Amino acid sequence: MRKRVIFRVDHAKMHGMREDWDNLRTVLQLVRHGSLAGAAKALGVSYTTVSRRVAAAEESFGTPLFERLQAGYAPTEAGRSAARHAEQMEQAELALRRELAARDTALTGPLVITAPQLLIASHLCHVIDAFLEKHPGVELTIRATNELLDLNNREADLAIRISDTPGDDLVGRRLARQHTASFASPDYASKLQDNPGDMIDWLGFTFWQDPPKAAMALNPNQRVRMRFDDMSALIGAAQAGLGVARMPMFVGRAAGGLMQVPILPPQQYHDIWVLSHRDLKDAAKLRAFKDMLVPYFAAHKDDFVGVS
Amino acid sequence: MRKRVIFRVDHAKMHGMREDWDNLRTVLQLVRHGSLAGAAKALGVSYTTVSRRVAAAEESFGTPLFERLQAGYAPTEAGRSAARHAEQMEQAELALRRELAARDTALTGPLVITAPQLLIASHLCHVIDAFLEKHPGVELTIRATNELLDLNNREADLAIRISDTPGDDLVGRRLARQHTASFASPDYASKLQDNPGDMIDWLGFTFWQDPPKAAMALNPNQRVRMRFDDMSALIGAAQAGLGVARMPMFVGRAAGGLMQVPILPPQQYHDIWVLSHRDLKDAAKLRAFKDMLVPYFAAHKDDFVGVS
DNA sequence: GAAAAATCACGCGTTTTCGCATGCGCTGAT
DNA sequence: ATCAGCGCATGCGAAAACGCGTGATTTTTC
Repeated sequence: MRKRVIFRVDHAKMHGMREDWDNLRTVLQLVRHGSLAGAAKALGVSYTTVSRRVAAAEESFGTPLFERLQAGYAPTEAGRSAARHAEQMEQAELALRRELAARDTALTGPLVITAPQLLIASHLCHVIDAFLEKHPGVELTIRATNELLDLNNREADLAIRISDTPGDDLVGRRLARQHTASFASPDYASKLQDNPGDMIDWLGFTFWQDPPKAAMALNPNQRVRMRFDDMSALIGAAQAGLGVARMPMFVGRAAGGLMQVPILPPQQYHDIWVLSHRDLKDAAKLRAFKDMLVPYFAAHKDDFVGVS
Repeated sequence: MRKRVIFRVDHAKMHGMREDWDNLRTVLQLVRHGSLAGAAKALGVSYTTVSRRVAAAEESFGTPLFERLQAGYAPTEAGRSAARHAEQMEQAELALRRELAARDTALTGPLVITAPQLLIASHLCHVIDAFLEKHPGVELTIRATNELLDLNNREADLAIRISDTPGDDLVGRRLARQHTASFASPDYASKLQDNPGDMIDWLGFTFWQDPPKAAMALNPNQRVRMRFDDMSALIGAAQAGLGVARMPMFVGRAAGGLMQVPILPPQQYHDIWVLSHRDLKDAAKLRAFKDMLVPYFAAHKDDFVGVS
C-alpha cells in the first residue's frame, strides 16, 4: 500500500510531472496572441487561468518560457520552441477530429459550411432549405464570408468558393463556370443606348486604376467614377443609377433593378468550386450536402454564364 | 461586454469543446494498459479520475472510444484512432522535453544514466564518484540494467551499452574494444593444468547448445555442464569451482576468486559504447559526464582486452 | 469448487482549480 | 498635464475535479 504510493510519486517525478498537455496548449495560444487576454479569449477561459497555466508549465519544464514585459508576454527561445512542438500536437489533434468526423455516419449534428454572401443569397439558400428539409437533424451553421476560412482547423467543414486555387489537403469539384458582365440600372442603360457617345461612368473596386482595358479599346471616353471595397455597396450604387458595374453574371441577374448592358461582352471568370478537407471527403453529412449541391448547380448552370 | 461573452461561448462551441488534451493523454494510456487501474498507475492518478476523463473525452468527441467489458476497457476503432494521434502528440511532447533539456546549460538537476550492472560495479562507479565530486549539484539516477531502456522516452539520458547497434536517433562513441576469455576458480584452473586430458565442464548461458566451437576443435572432450540466464549467478558458479565460464575480460578480472585459463585464447567481443539521443548530444550535463567518461576508458583500455 | 484478486460503477467529503474583483503600472490621446 | 485604455498580479469566494470507500460482478487461483 505504502510502497505503491512511493512508486507513484517516483514515477511521476522521474518522468517530470506530465500533467501539462493542456498547459502546452495554453502556451501555444499565448505565443500566438502575445497577451494573456488574447490567449484567454481563444481558449475560452479567463486570463487569470492562462497566467496560472503558463506558470505551471514553466515550473514543469524548469525553464522560463516568457518574458513579462509591460506590453505583454514575449516568448523566450524556449517558449517559441515549446510553441512549435505544441503546434505539432495541435495538428495531430485536428487530424484526429477530422478522422472521427469522417467516421461519423449519422446525418445529424453539427455541420459548418462557408460561402460568399451573394452566392448564398441568390442560390445556395435554396439548396440549404431543401437540405434541411430532408435532413432535419443536421445543425447547420453558415459562415457567409469571402475570407478563406481554414478547413484544416475545421473553421468550416465545407467551403463554396470562387477561386482556381483549392490549396493543400483540400479536394473539391467544380460546380459551375461563370462569366462576368456589365450591369447598370434601366435608366442608366437607356441613357447609354440613346447617347452612345457620352462618357461612361464605371463603378469599380478600390484596386481598379482604370476602366477595363478591353472596354477602353472600344471607346476611350470612359472613367472610373467611384471605387468601393464592398460588393453590396457597389451593387447598391449601380441600382441607384450611378454608373456601370462589372460583376459576376449571377450577381447582376439576382440583384433587382439591374440589367445587363452591352458595353463589354461577357468574359470568363473564376469558376465556382466546392471544397472540403481530404480527410472529410466521404463524411456522411458532407456527402449528403454535395449530393444536393451538385445537381442543383448542374440544373442552374445557365444562371452563371452569358447568353452567346 | 455582453457581446464578448457570447462570442466566447460561440467560439468554444464551434470548435468543439477543446478542453481535452490531457483527456487524450488519458485515452492513450487507457488504450495502452487496457484497464482503468493500469492507466491510472501510469498517469499517477486514481482510476476514478481516468474513468471520468475518458467519459469527458467521449463526450467531447461525440463518439464512444471504449467498450466497457468485464475484463476492462476495450478500445473501439475510434478509440484506437484517438490513441494513434495521441501517440503523435506524445512524440512531439517528448521531442520538446529533449530540446529544452539540451538547452539547459546548468550543471545541476536530474541526470539519468543506464549501464550494465557489472560494468558499473567494476569501473563506472569510479567515474560516477569523480563526477559527483566535481558537480555536486547534479541529481544522478543510475539504472543498472542490461535492458535497452528507451532513450526517446528519456527513461535515461545517457546509456552505456555493450552492443554494435546504436539504434535510430541515437548517437554515441566507442569507449573501448574488449575481449572475452575463459575463467575458472584457481582450484579448477590448476586441476585443468595438471590433467590436460580431463573433461572440461563449461558454465554457459541458456542459449548455448554446445561448448564454443573453436574450443571443441582443439579438444573434443568438453561439455556444457550447466546453463544460466543470469551473469551474476554464472560468475558465482565459476567462483565456486564448478567449471569454466566464458565472459568479458573485465568481468573475469574484476570478480574475485577467478583466474584466466588458456582453454581458448581471448576473442574479440562487442565494443562498449556510450549513447545518447541526438537531441541531447550537446546537453551540458551529458557533455560533462562524457568528458570524464572518455578519458577514463582511454586510461583503462587495457582492462578490457587480453594480453597478447 | 470456493476463496482471492481484479474489475468497474457510484456516492460523499475534500482538495484543487477557476473566475471575478481590485489594485497597480504603463501608454497614448485629449 | 491629465485621464482613459490596456495589460498584469493578487486575494477571495464559488465551482469543478479529485481521491477514497463501498458494493456488485467477473476472472483467477489454490
